[in-house]
Amino acid sequence: MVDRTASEASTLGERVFEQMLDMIYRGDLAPGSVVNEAALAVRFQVSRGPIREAVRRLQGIQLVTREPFAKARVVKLSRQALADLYEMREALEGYACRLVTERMSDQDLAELIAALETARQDYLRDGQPESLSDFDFHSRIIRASGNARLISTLYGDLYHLLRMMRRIKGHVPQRKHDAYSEHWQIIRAIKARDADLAESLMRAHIRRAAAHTMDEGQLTDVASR
Amino acid sequence: MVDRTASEASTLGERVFEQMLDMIYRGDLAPGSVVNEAALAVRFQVSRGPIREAVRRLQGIQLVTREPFAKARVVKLSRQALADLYEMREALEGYACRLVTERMSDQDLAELIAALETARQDYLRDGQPESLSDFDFHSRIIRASGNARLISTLYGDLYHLLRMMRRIKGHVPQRKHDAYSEHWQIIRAIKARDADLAESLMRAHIRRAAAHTMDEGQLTDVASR
DNA sequence: GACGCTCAAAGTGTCAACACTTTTGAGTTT
DNA sequence: AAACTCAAAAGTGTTGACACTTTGAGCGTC
Repeated sequence: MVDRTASEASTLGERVFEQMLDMIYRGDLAPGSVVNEAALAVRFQVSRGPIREAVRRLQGIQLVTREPFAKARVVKLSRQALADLYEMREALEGYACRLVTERMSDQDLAELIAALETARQDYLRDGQPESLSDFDFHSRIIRASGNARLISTLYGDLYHLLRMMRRIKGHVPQRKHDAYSEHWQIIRAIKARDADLAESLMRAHIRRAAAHTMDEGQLTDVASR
Repeated sequence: MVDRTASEASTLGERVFEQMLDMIYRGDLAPGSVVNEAALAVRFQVSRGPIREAVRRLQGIQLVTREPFAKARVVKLSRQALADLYEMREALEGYACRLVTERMSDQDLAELIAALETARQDYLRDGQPESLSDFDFHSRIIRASGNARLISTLYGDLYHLLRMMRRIKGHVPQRKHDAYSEHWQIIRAIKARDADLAESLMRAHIRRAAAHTMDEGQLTDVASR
């Protein structure tokens, strides 16, 4: 059921896209599963046109694969493909870190440090790992890079895929405490304006996250879900 | 006029896409120009559906921008956007170079060196800068990286944009001789299995290409074409 | 001349029907 | 039981018409 109330001017195609994206994230459209235009049109009570629009857009962000005349499918990432994704993160987030080291003003850097310190205080008070938000740190670094293309590549494709995989993996024990200290090391390198070190530390950080995730061995069990 | 003869099974939408891509590369659909569905449908003698399919696909590779209910437009890159593109190349091609340094077999590396040497001999014999194909070298490095995501990011988006800009720029005096010697330095670093150096040299190579291109000052004249 | 309003024309989004391709499953043969 | 055939069903691609939104020409007012 597509919400047709126009809280803001939008098309059915875009609404269908949002809802299909949710379905993918939630696993209702699982990796490898068929994307059936006609069935979705019935489900959402729209014609096939907006479904096609949404599917094309999902294809554009790599969440769906499609061949002429064949049923579209939600992408199913192999272990190798996931490894490739993490390498892309190393390349891009590492480089973003370099750009930040070279470009971030002292004032903005002070604000980032203050925000990280606040998160640490929250953690000490609450003992909640969520206070050490992994994604917020990365988000801040990437957005601070100032490279719009880099930002849109990460947020436009790669993070959608990782988010989908996250759901598939289910709960992975977090490494928040380790991640937090790695963040601090990265920040110190940035503060010292050592771009090589900052980049290298960010890459290592992501490499460890990749190893942590892929060593959980759950990817080989994806097919059983 | 869309060629409807089925040399291979394909859809009208895909054929329209190919032809629109050509039009963009040739400047017939110039950056900033309106993409009018109805007019293109008449021109290609198909219904608006395949046009929409093609436009969605062009949007997926960032060559077209679109808002609901508004005319799509061929993207028009600002100077900053082009700079961002080159930075992306630095990040990704630099990283590809690192991967190659770490992974390429001695045999494959020897073949690459031989191919480069052949190009040099051709150049000495012909005096034709085309013998020192800039793109072939990069292509070989990127494909040899073994990271499918990286390859598709470069070939799926970034190079389309650069190709479009190349046409817009018109003829830029080539720096083939300099580029060639830089290629050799990169190869030597790869051969020495010095990933840091290889990456750094590739980045510098691309940075110089960027500076060379953007210093031609032609980008500020784009609007006059 | 500049600005604002009106409204028809132009253009995009959606729909349902038809055209075309692929998949499915029943029936037959080995 | 396995393999093959083939028609029907299912699903995708395309079309033209209608619904909806945006644009711009024409007109009136200041």
